[in-house]
Amino acid sequence: MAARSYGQYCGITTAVELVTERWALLIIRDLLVGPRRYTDLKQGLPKIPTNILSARLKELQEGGVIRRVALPRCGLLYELTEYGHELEPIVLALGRWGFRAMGDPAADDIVTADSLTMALRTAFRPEFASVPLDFQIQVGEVELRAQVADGGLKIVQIAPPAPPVGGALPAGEPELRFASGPDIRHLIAGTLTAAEAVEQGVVTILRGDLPLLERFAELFRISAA
Amino acid sequence: MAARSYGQYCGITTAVELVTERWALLIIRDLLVGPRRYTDLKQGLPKIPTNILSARLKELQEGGVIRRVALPRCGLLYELTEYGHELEPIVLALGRWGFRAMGDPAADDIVTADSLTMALRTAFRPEFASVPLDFQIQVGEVELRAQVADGGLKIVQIAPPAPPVGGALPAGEPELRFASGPDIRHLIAGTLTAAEAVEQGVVTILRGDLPLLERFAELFRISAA
DNA sequence: CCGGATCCGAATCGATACTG
DNA sequence: CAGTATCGATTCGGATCCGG
Repeated sequence: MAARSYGQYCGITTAVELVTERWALLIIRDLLVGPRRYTDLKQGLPKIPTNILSARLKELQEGGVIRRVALPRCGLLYELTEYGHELEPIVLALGRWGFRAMGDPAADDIVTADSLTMALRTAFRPEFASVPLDFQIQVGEVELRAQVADGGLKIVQIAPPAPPVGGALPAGEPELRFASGPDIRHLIAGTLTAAEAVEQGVVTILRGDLPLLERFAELFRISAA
Repeated sequence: MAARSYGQYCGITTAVELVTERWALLIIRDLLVGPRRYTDLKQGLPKIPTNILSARLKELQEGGVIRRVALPRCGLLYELTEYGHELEPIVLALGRWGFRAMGDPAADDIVTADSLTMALRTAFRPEFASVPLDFQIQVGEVELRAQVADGGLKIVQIAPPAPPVGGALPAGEPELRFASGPDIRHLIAGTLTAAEAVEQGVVTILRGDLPLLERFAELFRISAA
């Protein structure tokens, strides 16, 4: 451990030591959505070796970034400490930055409920959220219900069901429901209009109409620079 | 490479793949101060193996984060692309976050000119920069001249001399000049007042007076949460 | 001195199997 | 559900070497 130290006394170095080991930031990404069990994390990160997950959880606890809590009769939960939670703006900014470097997905790339949840959060522009919007998005197996109101964004995972204390599903039906593939990033990047996205089959509207999808596209955007 | 992919189609994952491999963010930290030669980077990161430095520079170039430019007769320079430069607020935020997890320095931890420069940038609070301040700080072998004016901060490395096109040294003398060790972080954290720092020998004023050091302590602070 | 490339042992990571 | 154990594949670290 000490042999692998960067050997510099500096805040950036300290942060790098705490959170940039392999897989660590992706674990944090998922925990930013909510507390998760060991098995949830493993499912959300299918390619992480179980011993590495175990090691990272231990290190992040020692670093004061996450904490392990025993739920009465529901098993163990990992959750961010307050200090760990303060990484949220940084992780979101990293997501916005990385979004612009995303190429086409590799053959076996997946989209998980947590990654899509965080992707929506990175793309969300509160300054356009004066008009509320209640929608449901479906990407592959993943299905999320999201509500924009009062400049805020609330997301609930419908499928796969959020563990184990997911927020309550809002009553009523969403005004807009649509399905999409990974190409939705072109809509978010603004290189495709809502109309074009529907025309080209990138997005399929299941409920609601085009103007509602246009509102979505305005609310969630990551433009270059 | 593909065998080591995280397998997720997500902006955060893309960013993580681009910049969180070992040493990458520290290279970026130093390049945020200014363009650097291979040898400069190696000196600023004494513990990086040369093959790793070489590999990271190659990967960061392929990722569009940095670029290699040939200077007329001065050798090669590595510099951030515009895209890479957009990591600045993220790296600064990481530095602020990591600052609060810094313990005491390990025996062989060092402070480099670039790391101290970035540390000052992370701690700088523009909202307190209405009154200008021109000072010189010395930590170990490192000596920086910094000028606060118009809500901005300019830093020039005096020792070791900045390569190869360091900004010109400002004319005249700084109003404040002081030396310190790593314990200066207590002054920046606000757990030590300027007076206490001088009393306890954490800071030695070489020129100027206590009120000027108090202004420094107000300008450069990272407080919890 | 600058800008790396090469080689090799040590540590980490990845995949699978196994356990309380 | 929540991990540990094992073992081959990769990467990292340290040192050396090399062409300009």
